[in-house]
Amino acid sequence: MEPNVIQSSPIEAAVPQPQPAIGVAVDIVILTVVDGRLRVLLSLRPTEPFKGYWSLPGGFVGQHESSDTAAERELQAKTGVGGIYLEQLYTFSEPLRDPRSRVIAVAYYALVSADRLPNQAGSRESRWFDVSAILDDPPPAGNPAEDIQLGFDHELILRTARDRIRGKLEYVPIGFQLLPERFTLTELQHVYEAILGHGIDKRNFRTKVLRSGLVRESDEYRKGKHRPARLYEFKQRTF
Amino acid sequence: MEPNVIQSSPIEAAVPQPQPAIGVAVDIVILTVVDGRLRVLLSLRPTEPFKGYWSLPGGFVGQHESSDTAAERELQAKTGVGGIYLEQLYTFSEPLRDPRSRVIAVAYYALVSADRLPNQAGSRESRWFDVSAILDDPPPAGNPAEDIQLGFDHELILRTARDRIRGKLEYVPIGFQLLPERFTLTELQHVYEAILGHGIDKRNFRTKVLRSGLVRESDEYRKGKHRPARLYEFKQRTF
DNA sequence: TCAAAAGTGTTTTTATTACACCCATGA
DNA sequence: TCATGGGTGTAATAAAAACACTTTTGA
Repeated sequence: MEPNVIQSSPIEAAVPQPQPAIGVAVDIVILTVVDGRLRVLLSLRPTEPFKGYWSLPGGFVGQHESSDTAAERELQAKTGVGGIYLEQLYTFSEPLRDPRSRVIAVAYYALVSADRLPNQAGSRESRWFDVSAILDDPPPAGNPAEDIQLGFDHELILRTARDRIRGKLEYVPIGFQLLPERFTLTELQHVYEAILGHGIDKRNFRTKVLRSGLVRESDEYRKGKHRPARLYEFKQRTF
Repeated sequence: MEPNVIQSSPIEAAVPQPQPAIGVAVDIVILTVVDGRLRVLLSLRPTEPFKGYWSLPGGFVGQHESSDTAAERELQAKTGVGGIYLEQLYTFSEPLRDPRSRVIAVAYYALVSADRLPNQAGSRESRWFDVSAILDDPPPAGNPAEDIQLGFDHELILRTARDRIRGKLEYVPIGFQLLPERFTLTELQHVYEAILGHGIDKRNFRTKVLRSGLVRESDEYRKGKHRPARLYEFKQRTF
């Protein structure tokens, strides 16, 4: 840690902060599921470098805040809503990742349910993209094969985020953050399928969810064109 | 991320690096298992703050290196050996975590087998400590209850590292890094028990390891006071 | 009445757990 | 010969996977 003397170079010992400045930023992978696909919020870069590329939203960490706080601030600014599930992902620190100057990025991922988003359509400078269309080639069948190139190392960050939530899905109740307070089991299954990138057996999924004890059935139903589906809610909104 | 314009504060847009300096350091949780106990390498702080406290080894990230490289350098310097298993853990960034100045720490953990360590005993300024004695109170029976207080937020970092490898142990072949190239199954079991903090059934453990396919038996035996034990080796030293 | 999504059980297979005795060695 | 750690198998239980048809609704 910073206050330690590097034993083999005692000259540095007396100088606590001899290093040249390194910028510290946060980058946020903001994810949602719409229409059964995992989507990420990207910003259009207005200036060089990577002008015209899409990139992850982010910002610098202030002198008197933690990276968590900086990420929350940025997340609120970009989505317009607060209280979103947010977790640190990984720190990216290759010296040349930003061509202008030395900046390390503490990356976060956020999971937000589509119903909380005011601007689902997106705007000129900020839009939702299909994660699979960016990361998987060839893109899965039926995908709009818009060939997105992300600026900086943001494709790596995005891939790291997807890998992380895929792994986490198997042993912690992620996924509820991507749904409204009440949801049908089919909606929950679609979230799982969107994250995992493959289909799941309906009966096995329902059995497993119901006897996990994480979910409570309500007496409400979602009406649609077809048979109404029972709504459930997550027992513990906090982890 | 750093190059993004914060949409809600366009003034910052034109100034890529307007933030005051934040120091970037690496802290390393160097772990080994000796005598069936998980141990961590700590350095004695020679100066304020936290003078006389034990703390995790670490150092600043240089201007032209990644945090991975900085961590490798520091690890080599502290252990005297190279090629050690090293992985990024988490980034700690509370503004007041270092009382002198603003420094964030990208924490790493390293796993090294005891047989590779030249200075197992330790020295005046650097020693191995029982992790459980630091983190668990009351310490498990038979523990030297030396009440270690770590400087900075290093107890939190150490706890985070132990939690991480406990979780990882269940689904990836960690643990081999903590053993010599050839090892007995009992030695492997002791590593697992040291990390998990509880005993494991011998027969179930051996069955599971053998049919995991991760291990190959050699025709060598370890001789000791009692019946010789067959030596095994890990099939893939790389992941 | 038809299209579309909701809902429901059983069997097979695979992994996990619990559990106790004999073996080989050096002292 | 005895103390010590090495080594082995089976039965019970629990979890995961495969698999197809009936129900309800709105159009």
